[in-house]
Amino acid sequence: MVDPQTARRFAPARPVRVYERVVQQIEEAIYLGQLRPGERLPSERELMTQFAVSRATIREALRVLQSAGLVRSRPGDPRGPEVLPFSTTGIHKSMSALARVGQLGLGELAQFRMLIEGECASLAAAVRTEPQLAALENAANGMKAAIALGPEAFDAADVAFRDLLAEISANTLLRVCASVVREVAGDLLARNPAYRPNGVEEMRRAVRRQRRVLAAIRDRAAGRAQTLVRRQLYDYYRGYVSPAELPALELTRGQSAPRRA
Amino acid sequence: MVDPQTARRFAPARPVRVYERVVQQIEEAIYLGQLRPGERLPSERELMTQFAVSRATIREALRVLQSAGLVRSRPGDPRGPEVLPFSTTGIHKSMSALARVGQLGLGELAQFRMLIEGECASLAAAVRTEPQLAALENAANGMKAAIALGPEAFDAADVAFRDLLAEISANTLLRVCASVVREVAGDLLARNPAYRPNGVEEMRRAVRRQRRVLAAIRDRAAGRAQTLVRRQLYDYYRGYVSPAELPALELTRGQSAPRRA
DNA sequence: ATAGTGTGCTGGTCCGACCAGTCGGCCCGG
DNA sequence: CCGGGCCGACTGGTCGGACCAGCACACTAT
Repeated sequence: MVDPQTARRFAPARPVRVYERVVQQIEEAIYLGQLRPGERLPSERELMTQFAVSRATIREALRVLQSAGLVRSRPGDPRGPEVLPFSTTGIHKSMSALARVGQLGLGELAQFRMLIEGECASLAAAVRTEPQLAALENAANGMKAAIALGPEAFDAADVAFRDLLAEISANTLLRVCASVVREVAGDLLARNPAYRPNGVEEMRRAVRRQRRVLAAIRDRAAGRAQTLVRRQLYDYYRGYVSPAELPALELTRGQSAPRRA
Repeated sequence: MVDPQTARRFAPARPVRVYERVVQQIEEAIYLGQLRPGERLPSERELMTQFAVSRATIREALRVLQSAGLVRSRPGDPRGPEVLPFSTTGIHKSMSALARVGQLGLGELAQFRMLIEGECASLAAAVRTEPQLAALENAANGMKAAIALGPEAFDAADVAFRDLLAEISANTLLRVCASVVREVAGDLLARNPAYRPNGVEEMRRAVRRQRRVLAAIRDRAAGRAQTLVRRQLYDYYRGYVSPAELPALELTRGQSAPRRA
């Protein structure tokens, strides 16, 4: 899209807001590790003198940092605003917005989830250690036990299993994406009029399928693990996505698709 | 992690900031389509009377909306703040933050990029139409032509080719992730002391490889397209990632890995 | 030593003011 | 008559000061 001939030689002379400079400086300090999670920023009145700006400006800057999840203010706390540990709420919010604004349908979310979690399983199969395998087995048992506690508890156990899978894959981005897309798809699904929670039989079936995934990971069968995960998700979402989006899901399902050595 | 026995019956009585309510109401209006991109919000002084709060509060709310990329204010514009079309800058910023805070190394970014772009190619091979194929061919020719214009122009042409691939895959999330991770990885790479731009020979090689990808997509050979893309990215990043992260990349490279029918 | 209280600070919200920038209509010159 | 430049009304950006409720800590009284 960028025509190199037209490439600007000069930067746009956009006026820089004062609060933006404040944001930038504090961000920089956090990114550079000069401000570590748990540490405190000076109070607003102190910052006001340090930056030589009014409190309104400081507060606007803090609002931006707060909405980015970098900082938290509590009224009355004499220690000042707290620098927060990094969290994925920012990505989550952005992606939810993408979904809510209607740019994103359940079909695309489901397909993406199949791809991401499939890769998680594939990688996990390749790199898993024995203790990790044991933890997975434990999680699978937890799922079985959770059937009796109802669909909510079962979902939580299912998520725990999948999270473990993502963690074993040893890729932070994969883990974050998996968790985010799962939640966003869940939100969207909950708003779907056709949605109904899992029945006991479906939960039993899900446990059986996760056991097969577990076996594939034990065997270091990356392709099998990937396909199993994809198919399970496909069956889960099949009934909810619009007919127009089904073909793409079937494509990703792995009917005539991925097979690994 | 959630113990259903301990599940709260009551919502936490967290005090709600006034500016948060303002943010929520405006967000809601945008998400519900009552405020479309290009439309204008009332002026700050007008909002102040509508919400019955002070201008400082309105401004803090607008700062939050602005940092989320939903709205833009320009001083002096009598039409008021503008509602923006959705953009991925929010996700991009969040992911950059994840990378900058050091939670994310080049290795993980590269691996993730291999996975994402590999899937793009795989899907593209499956669903591409004739016009899309022609556009891809055009983009490949553009890459060849861009060699003479230097590494920057070549990179732009390369990105154009990859963007096209992502677009053909027909999954918004995939496209967004591809673009974001590409940029973030690029930023990180540019900070790598060992980094140096592509030489002419490397660019020629890249064109040849993209041509092979193109051929695979023409043949609807999803697995081949995926593997080609992965290997190319692997070779690109191989020299820059730390030795500790190399094994994971090799794993994803597809040495003993994905092969499709 | 401990429990209760008080105080000094915090952040949250409001008010009023000034400045620079932008848009749109008005006026003037062609 | 038409077009271009000027001006004013309003915009957002920033400032200063003010008040309130809430929290942490130290001090006090038991």
